Amino acid sequence: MASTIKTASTRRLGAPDSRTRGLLLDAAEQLMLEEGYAAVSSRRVASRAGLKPQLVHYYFRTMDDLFLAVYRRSAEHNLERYAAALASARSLQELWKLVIDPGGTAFVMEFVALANHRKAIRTEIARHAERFRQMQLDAVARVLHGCGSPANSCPPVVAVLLMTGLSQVLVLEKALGITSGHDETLAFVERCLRDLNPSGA
Amino acid sequence: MASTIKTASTRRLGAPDSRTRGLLLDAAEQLMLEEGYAAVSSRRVASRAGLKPQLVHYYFRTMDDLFLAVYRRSAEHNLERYAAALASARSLQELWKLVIDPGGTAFVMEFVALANHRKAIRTEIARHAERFRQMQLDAVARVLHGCGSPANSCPPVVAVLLMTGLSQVLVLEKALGITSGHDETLAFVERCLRDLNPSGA
DNA sequence: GTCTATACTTCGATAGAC
DNA sequence: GTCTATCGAAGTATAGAC
Repeated sequence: MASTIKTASTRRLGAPDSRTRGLLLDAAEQLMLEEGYAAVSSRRVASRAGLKPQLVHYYFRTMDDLFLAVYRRSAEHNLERYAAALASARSLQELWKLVIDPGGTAFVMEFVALANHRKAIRTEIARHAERFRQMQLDAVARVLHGCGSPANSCPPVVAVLLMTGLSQVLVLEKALGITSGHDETLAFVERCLRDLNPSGA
Repeated sequence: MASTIKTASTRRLGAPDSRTRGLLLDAAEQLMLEEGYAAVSSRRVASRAGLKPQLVHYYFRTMDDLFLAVYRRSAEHNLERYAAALASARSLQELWKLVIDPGGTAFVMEFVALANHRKAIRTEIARHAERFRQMQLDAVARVLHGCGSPANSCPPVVAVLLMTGLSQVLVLEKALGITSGHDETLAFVERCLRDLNPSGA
């Protein structure tokens, strides 16, 4: 079908919509979640996908290209999923539920660690994060507007960062087995949100 | 001097207080910060320390042992440093300054990423984190007590988690090049702390 | 699009001489 | 305590046949 692409360097490169390419991305994503980015090698990815290692290099010139493709596919998917959920949220409580959902957080953390030392991935993450932040901001502003945000409350963008930080700590520490103060904090947040937005119970 | 240690397996193992061992730990720590944990190999560590690769295995049976030793040494050092700073803090503002200090955060993040898939390191991080949390909690409780914490304020442990989460997000995002909302959030925190504890300005 | 074959590098780890 | 020597495994990447 879709023919191969000739790149500047004489190497051949597989079509982006190939089924095999998708299998490789699936395998890489799983490996990354289960054993960390260091476990994502061409041999192991291929073996998990039931394919030959060389195919990885046929579809992705370098391993970094593979990482980038995995990230892009997943981020795009999450963005769509999240946008739908945000759009239907009618209270801060519902937004908070979305924020503290641990699904995807482990994945993001893995990429953040990887990104710390790879420029290409770092900029890609930054791009998506800004879009994400903007989406959350719109949702919070919309909800706060609906219930007439009080003057003593914080600006929407601060609320977003507060929720993000809190959920990040809670999810991360839970994964590490640290839990002291978590219950109290969750209860406190619920209380704050209820005070701020009584209609959302 | 300090003689070598015979382990269960017939291998020899260098003395814990050896100068060379310290050099290897230094090299590993630097490499980890600059290029990530994936760059920490016996060969690269040794080369940076100006030593032979086999010495790494003489002082550390496995690479995980090396990682663990690097973490322990640094965590112990940070704990002492932090304890001294906390003890002299007289206001929430001063505590906040300590919390948002990015020094060491990159280091911790690197280990968290590594810990995600290595049990030994995970439990070690959890142990230190709990001690850390307790220290912060004591300090916050002490400061809040001094200024008569108002009833509408949050419990000390919640304050600690809030500060931790916020600083984590700010530091992490800054490292990635994401800055939207940061200034507003910092200003908001300052305002909150001033309201809560006017004496600390 | 997938295969075989392969070049080359780096890795962790160990044995034993000095 | 440090060295030489070495093993076997795994890594990235490429060329070229089918």
